[in-house]
Amino acid sequence: MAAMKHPEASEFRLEKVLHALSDGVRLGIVRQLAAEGEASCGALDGGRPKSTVSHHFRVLRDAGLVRTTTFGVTHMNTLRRIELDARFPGLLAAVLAAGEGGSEGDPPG
Amino acid sequence: MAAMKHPEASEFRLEKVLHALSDGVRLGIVRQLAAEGEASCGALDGGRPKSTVSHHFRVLRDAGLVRTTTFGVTHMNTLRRIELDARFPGLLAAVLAAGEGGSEGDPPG
DNA sequence: GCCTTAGTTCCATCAAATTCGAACTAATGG
DNA sequence: CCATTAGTTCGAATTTGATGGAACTAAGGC
Repeated sequence: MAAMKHPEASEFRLEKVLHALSDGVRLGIVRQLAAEGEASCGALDGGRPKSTVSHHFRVLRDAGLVRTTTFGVTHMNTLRRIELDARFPGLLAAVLAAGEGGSEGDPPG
Repeated sequence: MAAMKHPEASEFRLEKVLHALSDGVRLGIVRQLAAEGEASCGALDGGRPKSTVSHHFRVLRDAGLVRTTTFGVTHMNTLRRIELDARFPGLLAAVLAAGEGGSEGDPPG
């Protein structure tokens, strides 16, 4: 099934991971994968053209952030959480926890 | 002393921080600042021209990673660890811990 | 006031990333 | 075999970022 190339955990490079995460589209994909466990490329395209989305997935794969598996005609993506955490402990967790806004110190009551 | 502009912690943007850290030169600066506590721009230039170094410090400042204070003719830089950790808990620690090699599972014996 | 030091700003250049259309490939169904 | 679906690869246009030289600014010292 022409499984695409994924780096081993020992080949992960911090700068590459950080760069992959420094883009809004990709960060959104990663967050959604973290929330949903797995998803196809198409389910995460946000209305963008296929070639653009494919490019972002490639960056994420090359950095070691996601693993893509082929199921028939669909490509399923998952976060490589365990391997990432082994190589860069706490990093992904911190990025995912960082989450949302810029002014969150605003409780309503 | 024309104190240069630093964003408030609430203005920190995750993508900007990750982008700032995704460059080797800047990551080196951040690591050295983490190790030494504080340093002037010149002490961290690594032999690069001043304009280049100044550019990198600006990126780091704009992202909220470092604070630059003017002492006479010298600009002293420190990591904004507390504020960073308040806004993105564990992130900087994870990046600094990530540290070193790519194939560290290589004990000699 | 003039010189030096430390860094910034301006400008141009070159390299790397992002975007997206169009053509291609792989798997499935009739 | 032909059509469809899901995604990749190619190629080009645009944007963003890195680098570094030259001129500038701010603080001190003489």
